[in-house]
Amino acid sequence: MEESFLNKSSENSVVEVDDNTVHELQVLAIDAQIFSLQYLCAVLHKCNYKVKTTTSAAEALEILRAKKYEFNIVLVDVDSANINGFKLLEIIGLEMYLPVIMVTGDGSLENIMKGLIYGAVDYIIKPVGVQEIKNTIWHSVTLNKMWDSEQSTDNEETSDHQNLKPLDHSNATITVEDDTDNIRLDDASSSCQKKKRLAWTPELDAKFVKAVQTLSKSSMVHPKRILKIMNEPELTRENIASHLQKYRISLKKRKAEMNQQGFKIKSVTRCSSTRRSNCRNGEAGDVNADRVAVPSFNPFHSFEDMNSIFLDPSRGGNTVMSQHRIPYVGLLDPEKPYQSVPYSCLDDPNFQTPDFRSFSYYNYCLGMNIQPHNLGSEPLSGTTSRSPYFHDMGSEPSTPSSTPFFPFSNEFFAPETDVAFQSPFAVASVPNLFPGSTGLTRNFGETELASNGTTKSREDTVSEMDDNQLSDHGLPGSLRILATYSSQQPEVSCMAESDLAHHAC
DNA sequence: GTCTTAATAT
DNA sequence: TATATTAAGA
Repeated sequence: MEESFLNKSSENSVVEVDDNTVHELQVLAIDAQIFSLQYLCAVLHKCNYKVKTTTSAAEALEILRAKKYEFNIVLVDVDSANINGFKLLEIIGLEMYLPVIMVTGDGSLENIMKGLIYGAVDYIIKPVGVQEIKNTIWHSVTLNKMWDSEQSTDNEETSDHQNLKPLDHSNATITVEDDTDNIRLDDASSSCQKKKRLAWTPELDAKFVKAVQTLSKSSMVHPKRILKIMNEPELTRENIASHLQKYRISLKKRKAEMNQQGFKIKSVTRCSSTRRSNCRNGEAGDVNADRVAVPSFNPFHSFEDMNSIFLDPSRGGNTVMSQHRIPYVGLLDPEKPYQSVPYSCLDDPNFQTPDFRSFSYYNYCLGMNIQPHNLGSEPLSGTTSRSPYFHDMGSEPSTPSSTPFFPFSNEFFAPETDVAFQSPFAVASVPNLFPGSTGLTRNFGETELASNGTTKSREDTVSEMDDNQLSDHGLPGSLRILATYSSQQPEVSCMAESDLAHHAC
C-alpha cells in the first residue's frame, strides 16, 4: 500500500529516548490480519510513534529494502501456526540493521523461543498495552542506537512516501534463499536496452563482504580477486571496485565513530576460574593491566569498562556460562540451527527456567555493559525473579550510565557468526575473533581444543592480522583484543606462568 | 594494467 | 540515494 490508511499521525511523534536526545521514531508494523493491525497501529499512535503498516510480509520487505533507514524499529505479528512471520523476522534481522519485535498472541515459551531464535530482539504478547510497547521499544531502539547515526538527522516531516514504487504483487512471495536472483534490472518489466544497473542486495553484499574477509587474511583485498571469489558472472570488476569504495568509506566512518567512543577491548585468553577463585574482583591489582584475569566471572565488576563480553561455547564458554549462570541462547552448532542450548547445562536442582524478559534484559546490559537498572549488585542468576525494570512497567528506566553502544560492525563477522551475534542475547558464540590478538596468538599451539568432538589446533584457523587488515574489518589498529573465555579444561591454564604470577593475588 | 581516491554523472 | 563512470596519480 502506498500510504497506509492508518498513517495519519501528523502530530508530533517526538520521543525522548535518553540523554536529552530527541528521536523521532518511525515504526513499521506488519500483521496479516487487518483488524489486529489496526489495533496495533492505534496503540502505537498513542505512543506518539510514526507508524507505517502493511499486511503483507513481502511488501514489508520491499519497503524496508527501499527505505530501511527511515525506520527505527519493526513490529511483526507472528502466528505460531504460520512460519511466514518467523521467516520475516529472520530476514529483517539478517538483512537490515533494524531491531525487530515480535508481536504474538501465543505467549508459550516455545513460541517465544522460536521468535527469539529467529531474530526478534524482544516480544510483546497480545493484547498489547501502551506502556508495554513504550518500554519494549525504548529498550530495543536504545540497543540499536548505533545505527541511528546513519539516518538522516534532519527532523523534516518524513511522511512523504513518493519514493515508494508501486509494488508488483505477482511475485510477492517470501524467499529465504534467493541467491540466484540477486541481480536486478533497474526497470525490471521493460525489455529495455538500458544498461543493467546492479542492485547490491543484502545477499550479494554478504557474499562480497565474505570475499573481502577471506582476502583480507592475506592482504589481498582487490577488486579482481573479490570478483573471482564471488564468482558472479553478472558482476564486473568495475562493480566491485565501486562497491569496495563505498564499503571502505562506510568502514572508515564506523571506525571514526568507534574511536570517538573510546572503544577499548581487553583480552583474556583462557581463564581458569578454579585457579583464580581466591582472587576477588575489585581488589587492588585485579584490574590493572591490558589483560585482565577474571577470577570469578562477574561481568559487572571485572569488565565494567567493557562494552561486550564474548563467550565462545565451542571453546568451553558454555561451561563458564553454566558455572556462573549466564543465560545463553544462541547457535552452538551452525549445523544444528535450532539446537537450543542452554539451560540443560544448568544442573542445579534449584535452577528454574528463566524468565525470558529478565534474561533478555540482563543480556542486554551485559552486552551493552551498562548496569542493569536499579539492580545494584544483584548477580546474574538463574532465578526467575524479574529485574526491577520489568517490575516497574509504569516508568521508563533511568538513563544508562554509559551510552549503549553496539561495538562491532556486522561486516566484521562472517555471516554464519552473525546469526548468533544478532540473537537477542548478547553473549554470543563468536569463534576465532580478532585472530591477530596478541593474547590469543601467543598461546597458540599449546593446547589442542576439542570442539564438538573434533580436535583442532587453533593454529589452523587463526592468522595474524596487521593494522591494515584490521582496518579492513573496520577496526582501528589499536583495537584488537577481546575477552574470550574458555574453561573447558579448568585445571589447565594456557596463560604463561609469568602472566599467572602477574595476576596472582 | 590495476588499484585507490575523488569528483561527477545518471 | 545508490550506483556507475571518469580522471588522475601511485
